Amino acid sequence: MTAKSEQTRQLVADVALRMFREVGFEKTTMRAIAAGAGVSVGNAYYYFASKDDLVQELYVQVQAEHAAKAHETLEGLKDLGSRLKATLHAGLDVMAPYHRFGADFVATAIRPTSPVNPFAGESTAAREASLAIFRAAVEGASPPAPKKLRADLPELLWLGYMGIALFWVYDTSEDQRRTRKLVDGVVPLITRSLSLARIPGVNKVLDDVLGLSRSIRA
Amino acid sequence: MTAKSEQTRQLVADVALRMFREVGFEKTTMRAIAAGAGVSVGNAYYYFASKDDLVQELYVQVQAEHAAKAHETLEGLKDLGSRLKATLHAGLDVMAPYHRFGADFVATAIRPTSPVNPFAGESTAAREASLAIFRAAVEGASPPAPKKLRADLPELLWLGYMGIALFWVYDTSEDQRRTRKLVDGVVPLITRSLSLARIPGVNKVLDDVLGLSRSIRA
DNA sequence: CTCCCCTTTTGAACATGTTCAAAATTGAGT
DNA sequence: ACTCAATTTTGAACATGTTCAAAAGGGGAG
Repeated sequence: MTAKSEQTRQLVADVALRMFREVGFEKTTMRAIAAGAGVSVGNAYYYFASKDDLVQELYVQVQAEHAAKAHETLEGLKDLGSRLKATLHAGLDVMAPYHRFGADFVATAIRPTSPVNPFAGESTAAREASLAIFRAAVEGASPPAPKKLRADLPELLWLGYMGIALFWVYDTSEDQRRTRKLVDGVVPLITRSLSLARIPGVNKVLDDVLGLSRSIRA
Repeated sequence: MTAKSEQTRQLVADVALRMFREVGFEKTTMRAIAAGAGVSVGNAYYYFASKDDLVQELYVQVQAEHAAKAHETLEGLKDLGSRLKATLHAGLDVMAPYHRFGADFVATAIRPTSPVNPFAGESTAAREASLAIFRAAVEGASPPAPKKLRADLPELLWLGYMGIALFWVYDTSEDQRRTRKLVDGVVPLITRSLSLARIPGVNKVLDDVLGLSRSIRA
């Protein structure tokens, strides 16, 4: 009975995500989720192998929202700076309701065994989806990014985004204003640095950075 | 009886750290630690408020070893590159026995509530101790680092070290060779980048980077 | 309708981190 | 040596993530 089954699964997920948002990670016990959804504990486990799996459910949803919002905002934007800024702010917008939950999310995600982990393995679905968002921001830019960098830039930006997300987790300022400021300040620095790549001395170091980055990943 | 008390505490810590090393974080249960030390579970909790506290004990010890080893190795080294390389490799040496435990350590440390967390709050003791190691590497260098950077460089390097440590956690190559390569490749890039700081265009961007970094931390 | 197999659901049981009231031990003062 | 308050130790109890054998439900073949 696919219909009823899918309904139960969705119900459990919805209750879990709402509780994550409203009362945080630790207070959201599997028993509470089950009770809230009107099912037994074992039934919740029939659909989600672990509490971490529910975190992944959240991750996937946040990711999808980020992609959608970024895609939408990027419509009218041409230059790389604006596109990047829009992409990063879109990410922060989507994460905002989960801020109190952020630290636990990071702690969960960072385990190599976590299905959410963006670093582990090579091409996690999670990482690919996130990367695609930055690839879109870079590829649609005009003027385009320096040819030499175009292949690696999305991955580097994505890595930077992970850093920004980490900063965001610890940002206790109201509505995480500091992270917003960080984004606004960092984006112009990135675009300006890119134009420095033409200076011969800088270019040489850049070559070596890219070389190292590629050799390490190999 | 301070002596006996200290002895018990030390015993519990020793057993815990050995088990962390030998069987990993999850398999090292509080019951197993207590049994191994020949005390009751409650007694272990009398000395360590939580399992995380035992992780901190490990962190403090690793930190101290790193500081000692770095200090020792730095004796004969003059130029910043060598000093940095020695400092980073010393860190990897000290962490090596705990590699299998690394991911759990990171997951524990990254929680804002963790006593080990290097980012949370302002001047965690842990962070200060770690920073001091890099300050020593920078301050003793000749030729000295660019004046403009001297104040911020240790903190930036420390941040880079956190990144390297994260890379190390996920490094599945034998004896974490890739991380060693990363260190060896990244250090020359850093020193060469520092010398680029004299180029006017680069210098201007650098000023802005430092300005942003300071305004965000304020 | 009945039987049978597959999916779904249940709830008790287990492992582990943590708490706590009570017991045991200790050391100083007499 | 005795007393007593503080320190140390104990082990049972609790909360929570997770497992699992058994029960319930559902739908197609006969």
